[in-house]
Amino acid sequence: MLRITKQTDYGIMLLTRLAGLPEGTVLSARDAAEWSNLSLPMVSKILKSLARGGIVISHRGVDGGYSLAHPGGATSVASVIRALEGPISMVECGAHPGQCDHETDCPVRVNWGRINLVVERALEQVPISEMVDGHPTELLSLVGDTDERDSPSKTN
Amino acid sequence: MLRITKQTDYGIMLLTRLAGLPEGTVLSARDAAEWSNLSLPMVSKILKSLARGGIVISHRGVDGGYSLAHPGGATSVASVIRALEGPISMVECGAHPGQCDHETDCPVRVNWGRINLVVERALEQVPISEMVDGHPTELLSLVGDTDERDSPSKTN
DNA sequence: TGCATATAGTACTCACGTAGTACTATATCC
DNA sequence: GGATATAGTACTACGTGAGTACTATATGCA
Repeated sequence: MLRITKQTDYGIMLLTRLAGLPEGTVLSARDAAEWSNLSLPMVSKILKSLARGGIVISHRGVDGGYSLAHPGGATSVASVIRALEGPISMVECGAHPGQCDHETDCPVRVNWGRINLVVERALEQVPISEMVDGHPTELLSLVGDTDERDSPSKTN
Repeated sequence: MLRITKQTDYGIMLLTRLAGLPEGTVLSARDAAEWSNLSLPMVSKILKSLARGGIVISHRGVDGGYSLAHPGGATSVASVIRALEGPISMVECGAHPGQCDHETDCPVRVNWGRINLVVERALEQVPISEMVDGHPTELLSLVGDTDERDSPSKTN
């Protein structure tokens, strides 16, 4: 639980592909689909959303396709999630206030906002270019200096 | 998006209630429902799951109900999410490996694991007792010392 | 100008998971 | 043994994500 959607997952995968190509390369949805083993409609849908979100630039017509709007890995995981899923919020009232009946007397709203901020900030600090495995990532610094062996999954 | 379920949201609300009562207090599902303006079956369902997860202790029979298993605010938000939703993982393959067709050739798996660790750790550091609004929370330290005015929702 | 290529936009179906309810069994106290 | 309260399970309804299909539009080239 607490999942991102598959579309976002795919989107980040596709963006790492674009980030791995020479700067300014235009990749067609068709080629992207072939590379990723996803269907063309699916890839097309995702890239369209990313274009609308300003993450990639679309090039129509012959030899068209998509290229990164911010080459050099300036795109964060957070902005991709926002482009494909909307505002990042762990609780409904964070993204769409007024939907919940208990909003006025809810004792935990403010602190959810704070937790949300922590999560968002973490996602903000991870550029697409560092998402690809094997990359000399600095992601480890985010995790902190404590060892990774103890907390991952606990006693579930 | 990137939401916790309503059950988890309710669950945390109910736990803050329990944490606010004198230590060792037994609260019946009926009273909890009345306090929270939620239906009895709903509250009952949530508290049952929390009991199974070891977050609260159930007391059957007359004057029964639920009490905190770890008074003093030792229960983290992360453990509540785990009790009500299962393993915390932002991607499917983190919680249930083998489900995704692209798992073997997925270039971003490892780093999702790292991001996930950051999120989980953040949630781990927030005790239930600090979730209630107005509490002299130390949650702010989690957010960091930078101002909160710039990043919350960006350009969405 | 017309054709081929490729994205833009929209609408649609299907499946799954969450939300919420209902009912029966069991444990505890008096 | 009856009243109270949780345990467990099963069920329905609904929303949303996943994936597909179809039409419109923009671009490049002969």
